[in-house]
Amino acid sequence: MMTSPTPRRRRDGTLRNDLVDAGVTLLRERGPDGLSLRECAAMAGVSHAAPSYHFKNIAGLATAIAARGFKLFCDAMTTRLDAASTAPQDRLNAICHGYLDFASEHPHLFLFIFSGQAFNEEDDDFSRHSTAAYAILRDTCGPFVPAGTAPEDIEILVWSLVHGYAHLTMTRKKDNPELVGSWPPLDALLKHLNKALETGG
Amino acid sequence: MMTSPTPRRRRDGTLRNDLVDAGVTLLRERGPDGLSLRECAAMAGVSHAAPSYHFKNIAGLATAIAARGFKLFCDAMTTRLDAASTAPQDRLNAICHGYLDFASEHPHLFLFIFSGQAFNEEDDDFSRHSTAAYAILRDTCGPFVPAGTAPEDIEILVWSLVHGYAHLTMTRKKDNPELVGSWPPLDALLKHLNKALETGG
DNA sequence: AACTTAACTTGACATTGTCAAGATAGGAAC
DNA sequence: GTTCCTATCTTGACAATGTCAAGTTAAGTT
Repeated sequence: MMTSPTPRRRRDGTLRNDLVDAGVTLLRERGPDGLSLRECAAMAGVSHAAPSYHFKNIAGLATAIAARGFKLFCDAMTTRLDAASTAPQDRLNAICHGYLDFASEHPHLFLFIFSGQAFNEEDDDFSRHSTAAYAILRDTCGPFVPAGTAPEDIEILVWSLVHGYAHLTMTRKKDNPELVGSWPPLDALLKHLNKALETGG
Repeated sequence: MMTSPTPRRRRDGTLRNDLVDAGVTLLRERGPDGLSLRECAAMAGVSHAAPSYHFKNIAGLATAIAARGFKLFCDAMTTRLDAASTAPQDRLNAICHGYLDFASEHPHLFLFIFSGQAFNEEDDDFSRHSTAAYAILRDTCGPFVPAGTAPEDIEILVWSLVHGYAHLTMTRKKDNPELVGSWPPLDALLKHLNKALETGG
């Protein structure tokens, strides 16, 4: 007999990563309720209880998946930022488009990380990437914060608008046949945002 | 023996309603993943398979719960509208506050109806109430639509901003200790919105 | 009084998350 | 090279869940 192609015991920690991969795939293929520890295990070619060594429970796996989501989220915004000029307005529009890129390309992960389910916020990976995402927002909004205004006022304004647009696009647009044809593009909203930040600044 | 206080067979359709009540309670007490057909049945005092007579499956119960959610959602906006003047700006701010009222008072239902899970959009109750919610938005935005602009441009702008704010408040604010203290009030964002709609009109 | 049917109940099955206990490989120690 | 150790799994069990099929009962109809 040949030796099995995947060694039965790996000492390199690849299983943990494979389980997250499997979880992401499951979410994509079966929707927000499709996550299953046992199926992730099966996909990774291990026994049903193997995940419990790497994750305390299914919430632990969910946190790891969410951490992956926030990482891809940062990547999407960074990619757009790298292609943008140094003009603040350009950079603001860039992260907004990056935000929407992420939601469009990974709708299952986007809905998952913003599902409201409790993740383990103390998890290193999770907090690192979710903090990084907010830092990108904060940096990009900086130039638009007028003196005497709290930075959060501008940050949450921008975040709310683009998040709401992305989230409604994913949750309500697709279900509402009347809206599909007339749904405005992101730029139609950014036009107003840019104006508000100009005159308000 | 006394006759049981709840008759074992009801012919008035109250069980269906009781099951939705139980589902709402379960969502509130156990979070977004806490819904269970068998527990709803137990709460309503019927056997574990009783719900299947009223709902095809758990997705059917979920749709009925979501319909209830959209109804409360409409109620929250209407309550604020009734207390507002006839000034368009007043009414716009009113529905935004109603939106946030609903999210604050029923966070579990708010997250549930915007969870991205597939509901049966052909369900009468569901489509009636979700359509009514959008109609309120449409009516209130009407006065702010400049000639030559698609109404949806304004509607989705307003909806995105308030939805994003409410949704982020429910999903990210509570988890992020750094943000809790500095989270701006809704009015801080509405100030910008009002200005954008003034000057843009 | 017999019949019909709406509104359930009972029982079974496969799937799930979780836990406890056992097994095994790969390296370290001697 | 044998013994031991420990990280990394496997096996087996259990209660809970959604779903289906079949049986039952009560409320009205005839």
